[in-house]
Amino acid sequence: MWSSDVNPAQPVEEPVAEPARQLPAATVSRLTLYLRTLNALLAEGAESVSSEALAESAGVGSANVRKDLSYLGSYGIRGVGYEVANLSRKIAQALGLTHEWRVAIVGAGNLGRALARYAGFESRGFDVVALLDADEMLVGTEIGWLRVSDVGNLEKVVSSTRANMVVLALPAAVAQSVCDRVVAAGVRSILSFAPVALSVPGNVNLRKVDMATELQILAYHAQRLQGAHLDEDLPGV
Amino acid sequence: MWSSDVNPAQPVEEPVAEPARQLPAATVSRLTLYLRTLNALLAEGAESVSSEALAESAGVGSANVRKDLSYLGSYGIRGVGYEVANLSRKIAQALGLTHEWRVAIVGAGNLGRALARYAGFESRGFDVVALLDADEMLVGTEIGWLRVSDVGNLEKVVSSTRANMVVLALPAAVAQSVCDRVVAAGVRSILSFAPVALSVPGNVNLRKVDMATELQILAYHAQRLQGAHLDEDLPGV
DNA sequence: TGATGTGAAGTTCTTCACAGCG
DNA sequence: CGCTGTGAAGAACTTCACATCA
Repeated sequence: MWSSDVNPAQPVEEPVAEPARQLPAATVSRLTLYLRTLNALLAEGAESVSSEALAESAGVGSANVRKDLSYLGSYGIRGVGYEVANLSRKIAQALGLTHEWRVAIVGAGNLGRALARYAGFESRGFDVVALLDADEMLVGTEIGWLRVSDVGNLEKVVSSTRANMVVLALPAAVAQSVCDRVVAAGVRSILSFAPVALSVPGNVNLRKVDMATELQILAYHAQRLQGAHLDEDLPGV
Repeated sequence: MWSSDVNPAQPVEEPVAEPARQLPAATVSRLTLYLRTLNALLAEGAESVSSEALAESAGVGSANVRKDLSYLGSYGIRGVGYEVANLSRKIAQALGLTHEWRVAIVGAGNLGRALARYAGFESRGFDVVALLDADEMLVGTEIGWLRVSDVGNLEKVVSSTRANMVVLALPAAVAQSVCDRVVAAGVRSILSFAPVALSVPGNVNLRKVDMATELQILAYHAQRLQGAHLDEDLPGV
């Protein structure tokens, strides 16, 4: 998704001297947008693309695109643009997409099922290898091409499928305890859709997506756009 | 959801002199987090809360919380903290949640159905008033407490339900054309889950959520965390 | 006393503007 | 000539540190 990046930074705790250069967070999220455009261009046989065109399709400025791409090295051709196939490869490499990612989805409710069948994962290199739930009625049933596993066997499932990413699609009430078990099972990358703040150790990556939060942010902008004269009586201004 | 802020800012086109004070985008997204915590505290009967506690539950610094809240005015009590009920009300007001939001969901596939039944919308003041799809097999069926409408009647449905927000949960291929019709129908706030860049007029608010993008961002961080020695052979450093 | 509120400093990200090069 | 690559300027956001006040 493309929430606006907007994940508040977690408090930094370990100033570990990472050897590799790190990309600005904002750049990383835009790189995923460029990559999508590049892959579409690749499919239609385009050879090269300008920073202007990439900017257009990502909704940012062209200088921003060039700056982002410059972090990866100088792969453009002056007077021409970027070679689509080459740039696509470089970005995929920078994002770590050459690694094999196996995703386990915990929670086979409406959202979990939607995610399990979401074509966008497969097509972008993420292999959904397991779907788990606590509901005995669901365990053992088939959803898409997966059989639902018992969340009680989480550790075994993670281990046997060698899942290295987990998506949490479950109620707020149980999210933290399941999250703890996922971490204990050795998974260090977690995407949570539970509408609650989760705490994880510093060496675990956690991203959060909350649909209701997105609507609230929309509401804020809508209210401003519409003149803010509809429902309140603020003094001043 | 809470993607990390990650919506790249759209290019500004109209330097309209809005009379009302506007909040920093980063502040708006954190306010939704504070609001969630406040409502939980309210439910358990807490009277007041400190910036430190709010910071803890949102994963940010306490100075950051105080600065954010100061944009809304001075509603804290020095030496004590913030009155939970009062602050909750102020934030809701600032976010425009006192307005009545009626949401139409376009696309009754897996994701659309999950969203239609997502309890988080109702509980946070967003009323799901319609669910539409192009598939004749789905039109007329009941999902949750809604009957699926034909997307061919989009304009009529928007008008009769007075929907003022739309969630797009449909394939990339048809997203832009449906989006155009939604805009033409007068809706100015759109949340899209389609994995494609949409273009809308400047007076329309569009937010995007892409699950695969979130996983890609996780992949980037995971790769760095794990030492980046697994799959590539970059020169230098 | 103790936590808020806030100028000022610091940091990060974006935009500008143009040199550089195919 | 045209578009990339990039230092420098600018804007936005975060953090600090402490005056302020219930």
